[in-house]
Amino acid sequence: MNIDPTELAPSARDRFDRMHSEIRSRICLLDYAPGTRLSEEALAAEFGISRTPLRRVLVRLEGEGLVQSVHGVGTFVTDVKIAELTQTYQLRLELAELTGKLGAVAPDATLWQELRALSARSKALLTDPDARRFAELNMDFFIALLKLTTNEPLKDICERLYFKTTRIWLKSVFASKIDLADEVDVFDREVHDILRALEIGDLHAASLIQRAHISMSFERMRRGT
Amino acid sequence: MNIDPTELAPSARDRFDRMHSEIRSRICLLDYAPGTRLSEEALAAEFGISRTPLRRVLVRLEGEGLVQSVHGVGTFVTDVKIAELTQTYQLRLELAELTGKLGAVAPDATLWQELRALSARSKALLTDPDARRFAELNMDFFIALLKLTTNEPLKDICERLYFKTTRIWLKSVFASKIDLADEVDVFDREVHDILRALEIGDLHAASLIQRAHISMSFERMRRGT
DNA sequence: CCGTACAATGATGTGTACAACAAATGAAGC
DNA sequence: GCTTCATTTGTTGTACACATCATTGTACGG
Repeated sequence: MNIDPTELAPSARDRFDRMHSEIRSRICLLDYAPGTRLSEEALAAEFGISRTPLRRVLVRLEGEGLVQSVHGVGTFVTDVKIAELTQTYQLRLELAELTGKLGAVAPDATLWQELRALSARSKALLTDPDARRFAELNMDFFIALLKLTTNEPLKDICERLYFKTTRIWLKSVFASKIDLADEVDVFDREVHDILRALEIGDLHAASLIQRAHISMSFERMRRGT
Repeated sequence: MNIDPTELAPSARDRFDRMHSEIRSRICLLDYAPGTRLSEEALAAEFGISRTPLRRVLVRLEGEGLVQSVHGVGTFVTDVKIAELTQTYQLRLELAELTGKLGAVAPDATLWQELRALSARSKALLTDPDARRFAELNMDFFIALLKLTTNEPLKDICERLYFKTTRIWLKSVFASKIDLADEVDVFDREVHDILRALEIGDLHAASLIQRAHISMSFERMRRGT
């Protein structure tokens, strides 16, 4: 077993990335629901540092639109209004399709292995639906699909918009258990269809399937709300 | 003459926005060329504040990919490698066209006035080319055109990518005086063509013209380099 | 003359105390 | 009982001193 060098000598950059990634996950997996106040002091204590470096993370998250700091009041996880949400989803549709056009590449052996593992997790969720595991799987699958394009700026933007909006969709899914079973079922079909498209090497089709599912999941959310 | 309330009571937020906008402009207008080191102490002194709030601005700019801080070395204005630049321009092409599709709106009276003023500035540059004024006009025109779409996330992304890449293009234009005259000429035609398209209410055509010019200007830069 | 170790220097990163601000609280006045 | 305002409390924002890191110059040994 090799030793992770970042574990032994956690540089400033590593600490920052770690905290940023951790807090972002908590926000996007609804550990911190929209409206939640994030205590600088409490978080700093949890990570074993002072407020100063933690604030740096919060400033970054604020730049990504995930939190908002108000002087004398607190730092809050942002909510997204229906109007902005609609606009963002319209944009995500187009961008999803773009990933199949700009610098699209077929999965390599590693990615195939990862996709198969994700598919297995999806199957497992069918028989035993679980909100939290569904949220994690959804995120992991999205991140994995981004590896199908080599266009880095496009990747960054898709990821950014995903983190900004999917948590709102998740919130509405988490609200009722019935919808969760439906969503898991739909999601498993999406995974299945996309893998089929990738198996025959049709990257554009894969992106179109993804586009369709983004569109439909937003529509289901709109009706549910 | 009304009094600007932000002048009398500059809150923390106002100060932050002001500094962020100012430094971003300096980077994008090449006052701070790629590779330049930004001294936290010097900038803090210039704005009359301590390093702490200034660092907040730098962290934001780092999140936008305009600067990069290295512990013990300095904070530097980023350069963009040709590979990433190519990918970004490919993306900007598609996004420019998207602005003509997602939430496109015709200019209102205020915007028309602004566009006419920009056109006049462009004409003035034809007879008296000036690198700095060209850079400012180019930026102002781009920002003005963004008002043609109501899709806020799309706006943000286009603006972000513009600030990230146009300074690199400007750098190559600034390198030789001959190219500047050419670029000013091409730019004036772009302004003219887009205004014509807008006059007949063809928003999609306007976005296509913009797309074409982004593509061609990148091609000219590639050959010039 | 060359290479290496090491100290000096200057940069960003961090910890801490305090200021500025907004909301909650309580008592005084009507 | 209700309103109003001063006070208290808790939060983010700021200033400053210090730690940490990377570079550079220098002296020493070969």
